[in-house]
Amino acid sequence: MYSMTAPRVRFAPSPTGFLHVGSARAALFNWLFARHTGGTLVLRIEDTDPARSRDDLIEGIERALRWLGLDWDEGPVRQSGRMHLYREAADKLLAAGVAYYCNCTPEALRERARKTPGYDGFCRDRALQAGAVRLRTPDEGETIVQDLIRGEVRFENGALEDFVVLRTDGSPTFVLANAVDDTDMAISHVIRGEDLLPSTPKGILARRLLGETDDPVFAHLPLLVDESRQKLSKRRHSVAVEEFREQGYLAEAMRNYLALLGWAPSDDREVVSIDEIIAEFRLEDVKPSPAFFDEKKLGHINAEYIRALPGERFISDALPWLEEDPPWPPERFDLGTFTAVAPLVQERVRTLSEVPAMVDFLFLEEPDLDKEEWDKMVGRVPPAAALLDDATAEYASCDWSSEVLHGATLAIGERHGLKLNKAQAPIRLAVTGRSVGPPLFESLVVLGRECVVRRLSAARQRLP
RNA sequence: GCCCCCAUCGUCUAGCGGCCUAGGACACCGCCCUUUCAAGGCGGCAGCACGGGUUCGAAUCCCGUUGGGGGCGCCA
Repeated sequence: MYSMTAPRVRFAPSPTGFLHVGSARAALFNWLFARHTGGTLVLRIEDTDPARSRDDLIEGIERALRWLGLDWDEGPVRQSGRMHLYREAADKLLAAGVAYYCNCTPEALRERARKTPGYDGFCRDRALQAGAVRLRTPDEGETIVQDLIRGEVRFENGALEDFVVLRTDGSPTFVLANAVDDTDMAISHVIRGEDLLPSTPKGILARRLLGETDDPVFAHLPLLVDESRQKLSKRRHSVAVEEFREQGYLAEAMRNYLALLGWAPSDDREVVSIDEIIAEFRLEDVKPSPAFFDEKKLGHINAEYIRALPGERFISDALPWLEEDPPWPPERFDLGTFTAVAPLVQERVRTLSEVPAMVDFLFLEEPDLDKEEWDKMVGRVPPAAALLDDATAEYASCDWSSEVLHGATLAIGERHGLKLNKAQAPIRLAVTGRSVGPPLFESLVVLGRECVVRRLSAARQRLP
């Protein structure tokens, strides 16, 4: 299927300051294809717009790619450093008579395009000597895009407008810079979002008019859409890869989930190692239809990855969420205490950002009482006061182990005709402030007798 | 308005002419397990958009309709 020479692909983001999940998916698929075929991945920064060629904007993208574990073999190559190449290309097109100058003002263009979008060819035969440079698209024939995912896609040349390749300020537009670089860098496969499919014939035309005889093979990936089936946009959604990292998603989970959008491993597996994905990945298997970016499913996969983490790594991965802006006085945090309950927390969170709320009672002076749950519990468990009194008494002197606490609490419940699930409710609320959390008796052991008894007494004061 | 793409459960998908009474996963709903919550186990709900062909046979191939989406910038 593929040519004998190793494929060369590129991921070519424009620097917006952060990596969009849609872009990350395109980067991932380029990377998977390159790693699967033994090809080369080039990172190219499309910063032809001077305002976008800032170093800090590029760093954010590189950081996000590295976090996802996506590396590249060449680059980053910045288009802002290759402007002369695009200029030369435009001159060549001009000299060959397949491009012309246009001095229509943006206002005039906008006015005329209101009725019929696209350029009307106003300057086509005016033989101007300055202005923006437009490529003269053929009036006849068709341009065929060979797409691994969609097959042959045909475009009537007559329907293609004369598009700008060089702006009045001499800078190139996307199509020209793309065509020049893909040719120059010998890119064999162009893997990118489906939203770029309509501009593809323009790029093909440009590179052919520039003298290139072979077209690259294309693979237009299905769009990532939201719940209303619209293209994912940074306007309406949190779509920066960086944000998902901050929310406590693991890079491995994110990468795995992204690979599942438009592609699937063999059999019925979903959580698959990156090596297996690389081994099985084929562009021909990518589905052509749009995919909904489902955070619920991402969360599920993330939880699976968290649970599969070695204990020490869960602790070290969770640390940033415990140390930066914690809900308790920082000096009260104790790594040993957290380590003791970590395994219990690890199997209960979907994201690392959920960790603090699950262990806050260990580091707060007083538990952060969920008033609503407390009120509900008081109404639901009539002998709440008695249960707390009994627990206070028992816990004050019994052996301090989860087994003993378990047994003691069970006995207290029986005394009041309650199952353990009911009997433990007031105690959990009193000590942790919440109705849900890690297993109670293990938590009590870690908290210590003195603190537990004090909290039980304090809670008892709230009841008649 | 013009061009292009897409179409299997609510969602992500398996399926590439007979193995489909359409499989898995997320979500949802029960039950079990159980010290809460998770996790886990068992079960349930739910889909081939529609109409024509082709074929002995169509979720799978072709055409059309409908629906959805993308694009039509001196943005990328």
